[in-house]
Amino acid sequence: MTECLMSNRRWCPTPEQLMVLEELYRRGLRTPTAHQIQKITAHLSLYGNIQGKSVFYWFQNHKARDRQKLRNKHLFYQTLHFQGNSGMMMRQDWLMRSSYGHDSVMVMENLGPTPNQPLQTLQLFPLTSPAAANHP
Amino acid sequence: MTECLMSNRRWCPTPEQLMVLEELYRRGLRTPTAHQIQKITAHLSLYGNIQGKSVFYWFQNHKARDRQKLRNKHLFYQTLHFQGNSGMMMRQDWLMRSSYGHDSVMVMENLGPTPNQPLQTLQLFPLTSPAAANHP
DNA sequence: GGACTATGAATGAAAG
DNA sequence: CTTTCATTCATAGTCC
Repeated sequence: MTECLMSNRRWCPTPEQLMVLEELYRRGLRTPTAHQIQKITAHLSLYGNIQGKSVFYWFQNHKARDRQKLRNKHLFYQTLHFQGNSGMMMRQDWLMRSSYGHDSVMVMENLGPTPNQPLQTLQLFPLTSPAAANHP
Repeated sequence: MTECLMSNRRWCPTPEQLMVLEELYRRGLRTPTAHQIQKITAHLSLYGNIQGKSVFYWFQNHKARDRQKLRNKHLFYQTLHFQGNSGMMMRQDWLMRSSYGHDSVMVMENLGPTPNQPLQTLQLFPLTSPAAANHP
């Protein structure tokens, strides 16, 4: 039945809530705006406790996993040549990266301007270190 | 626990590192300069591998999510102020984007058309309601 | 009593 | 800065 008798440490969607969410998704909604989330949340509240973040997460996860599924399907077809034995994919061990290669980001390289430095006085370190409580 | 058994595709902060970062954050550091990032990174390296960009990202994310949370809290108090009878405000905190209208006014009350609307036209609700098959 | 799956929640990393 | 994406963590529910 899967009704969810969960100690509510996390949201457990009721069937009605799920139906609504899936319908919205089916209609093309993927990343609802804050306002949309509000409305959806309000509506879903009729069927049980729910927070906005749950709606937010639901869409995030659903979309992500949809995408993942597709990705894996592609990957599967394009590399399907091994593992023909059991006919069973054992698990989702397919950790395929989407080829992110760049490690650049170069965040650090803007050593230049840094126009104003408001909170310079704060001691970065020591932090873990003891007394030495010196001060400006 | 939660030591993070992650395959190192991305940085996984050790508890010590996290503690330091949080302490810095607590002390008011929000957007460290390149130089500060360097120092922090150097310090955190004592506890495990880490790159400057991780520190950078950490602050960005932490700050952003903090703010999101606050924003939502406000949103919550200013819009869902009904249901106050139970005496318990159920503390809704979550994250979401705010869709801040940077563009001037752009109120919704413009007459009808709203020429181009990506997927805005989709009816959130009614959902349970029938026909009304509108279209872009 | 574990293994496994699904899925809510979180967060590092980027993109915009 | 704000949003989004990808990956991971956590756990309820299920099966054996």
